[in-house]
Amino acid sequence: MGTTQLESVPEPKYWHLKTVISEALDSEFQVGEILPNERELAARFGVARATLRQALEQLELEGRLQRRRGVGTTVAPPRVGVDVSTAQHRWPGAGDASWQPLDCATTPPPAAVLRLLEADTEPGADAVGSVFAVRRLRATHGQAVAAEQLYVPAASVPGLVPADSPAGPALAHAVLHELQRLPLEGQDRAVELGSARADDARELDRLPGSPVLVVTTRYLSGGRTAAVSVATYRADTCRLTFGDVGDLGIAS
Amino acid sequence: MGTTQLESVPEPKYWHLKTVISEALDSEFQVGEILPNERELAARFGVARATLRQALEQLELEGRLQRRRGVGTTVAPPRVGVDVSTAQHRWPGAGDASWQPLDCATTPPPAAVLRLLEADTEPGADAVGSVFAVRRLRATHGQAVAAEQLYVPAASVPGLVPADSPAGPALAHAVLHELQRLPLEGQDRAVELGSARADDARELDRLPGSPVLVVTTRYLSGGRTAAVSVATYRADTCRLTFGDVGDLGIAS
DNA sequence: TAGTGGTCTAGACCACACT
DNA sequence: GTGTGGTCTAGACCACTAG
Repeated sequence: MGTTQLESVPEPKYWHLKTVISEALDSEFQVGEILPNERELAARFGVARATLRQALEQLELEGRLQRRRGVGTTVAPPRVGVDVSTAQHRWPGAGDASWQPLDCATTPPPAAVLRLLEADTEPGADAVGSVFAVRRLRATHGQAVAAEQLYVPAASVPGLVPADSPAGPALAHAVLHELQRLPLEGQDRAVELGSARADDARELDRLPGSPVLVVTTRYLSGGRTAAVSVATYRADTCRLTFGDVGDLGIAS
Repeated sequence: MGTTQLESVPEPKYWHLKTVISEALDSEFQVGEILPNERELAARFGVARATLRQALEQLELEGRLQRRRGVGTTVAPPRVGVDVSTAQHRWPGAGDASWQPLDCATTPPPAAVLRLLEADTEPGADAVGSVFAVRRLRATHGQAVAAEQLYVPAASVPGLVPADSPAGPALAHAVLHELQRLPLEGQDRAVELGSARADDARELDRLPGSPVLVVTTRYLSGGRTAAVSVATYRADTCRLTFGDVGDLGIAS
């Protein structure tokens, strides 16, 4: 990486800096290679450390860099494609080895989830009081890429009585198993940008507040929302794929 | 006497600040309302302006706030759902009024796009030299939500000769029209986080570098990639939806 | 022209990962 | 202990919008 001083330009320094570093990454660095530390980079470019950090932050947002406290800044590998298509019409936990159930508790659902669960119930129907909240982790190539909270109303798993079910991994498996008994009629998926909650951040090995892609899924059965999944994917390392090409038998 | 580990891990100030402001937004503010300016908010909370800004940045990332230079910080409306499902199997420009063609030029494709265009060609086939680059804008409720660059190799629109086609809006329409003649066999879609390029930012009324959701689509015809679309959605205001519920005739 | 958010500086200290 | 990135401060000036 060169040591050229920044020319005076109308565009912000951090923006120009980002471009310069980005080009250096392409031409002079290998994946996994460690960059000079922030204080040295700032001095080399003749800017304050905060300005240099603004450029690094953007490059990390774009998946070009990875920064770890106490270690350093490294060149990130290309993002991994993670399939999140709804083509297969399967319940969560049905034959997808990348998902690992961790735990389950019974809890009142958050307001946003409650809205999805009750959106299609008739007025006067029983309110959704408490739900099974299954916690799952998704890993690919040994790396955790997503943490999920799956909300299942008791009505969707009539074989399980909340009061009789001690929270824990065993309950998580039981809930997923019971779900398979319902006919799955459709799914509804949305993706948006969010920032990692403290618990998700811990399981994804990120700092709280890191940018994440939040995938919300409604599972439909019997004309109702039988379950709601809120999955949090690492935005720095993941590319979410929705290929439907496989349906048509065309090799990719 | 060992040093007993006191569990009080100091939460970063900006994180706590974010929580406090977030709760205030829920209880004390209406959508569209203007917050006190940053200098006053910082003074009110007893922190430096930079720290206050770190909290506001996260809230803007989550779509809770909207900040405009020279104007102020306002409470953002809920994100709008934008359908990006591939269920309809249609070419771009076929009967979707939300997309508006703007312009078209002939240009060599960027390296990343070239890789997608040539991934499935046989060795020895003609290289993709130059492509039609159609620029489109997507708007909902009068608001621009996405800017797209659609790359169409000349081989996909044999009715058009690059050398004879003056760049401009008319060419954009012509390319989209010619595309319809090909049989569409499938689509391949991916979503990832990015930051807005300068030109996208201008059309989306954002600052360069703003977080965006990048949707990359491959259109397949004749076993080949007939076109590649790179669409940049505003991450602050958009929620991308992939509903396949409509396929099954279930009302949402 | 006045007021806003955006950029930038030059420091300081802290939490964490290595050795 | 040493070195890294993460947080925080108290200023300054700039770019933009609106009255």
